Amino acid sequence: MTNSGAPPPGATIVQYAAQSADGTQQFFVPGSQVVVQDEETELAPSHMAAATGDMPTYQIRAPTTALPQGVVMAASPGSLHSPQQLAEEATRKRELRLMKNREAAKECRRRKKEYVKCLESRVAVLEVQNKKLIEELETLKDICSPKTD
DNA sequence: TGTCCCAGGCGTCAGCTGAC
DNA sequence: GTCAGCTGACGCCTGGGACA
Repeated sequence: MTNSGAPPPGATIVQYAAQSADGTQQFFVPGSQVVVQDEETELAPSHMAAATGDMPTYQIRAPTTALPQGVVMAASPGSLHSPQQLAEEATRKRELRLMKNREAAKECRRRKKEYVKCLESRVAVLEVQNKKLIEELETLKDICSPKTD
């Protein structure tokens, strides 16, 4: 699987910018990257801004999470001796990995939903903008067309 | 009421990528 | 090379709507 077209891995770098001539909010989504901001997500200036022009770019930082309850830090590998201890350690590591991945998947899905919402908003804005431009074009055509009476 | 279908969410695995 | 994080893909579960 290649990443052509799709948001690149780790591309939680999403960007949007509010900018308007008529007060409408506009979203700027170069390629597949879009910026999302909500109360749960901390946005920080990204070092990748140079790659996307002058628009401010932000990288989503997931809220820092402490280890969930019930998770006990591992003993150092050097302190393990018996095969049973090794097996327990392997099991514990697996549980920890699964738990982290579980949380990562949730966060990933949340960001994806946010991204889709952002795109939908942008579509709505662009549709309105397009409609206005068409109307303006029609008006200008009326003004400029020679009278036929 | 029971059944079917669909959409959405979740957990897990596998592969990729960047950091070290 | 190893490790941790991210994300697409897959399968499963569940709730809700349509239908007989």
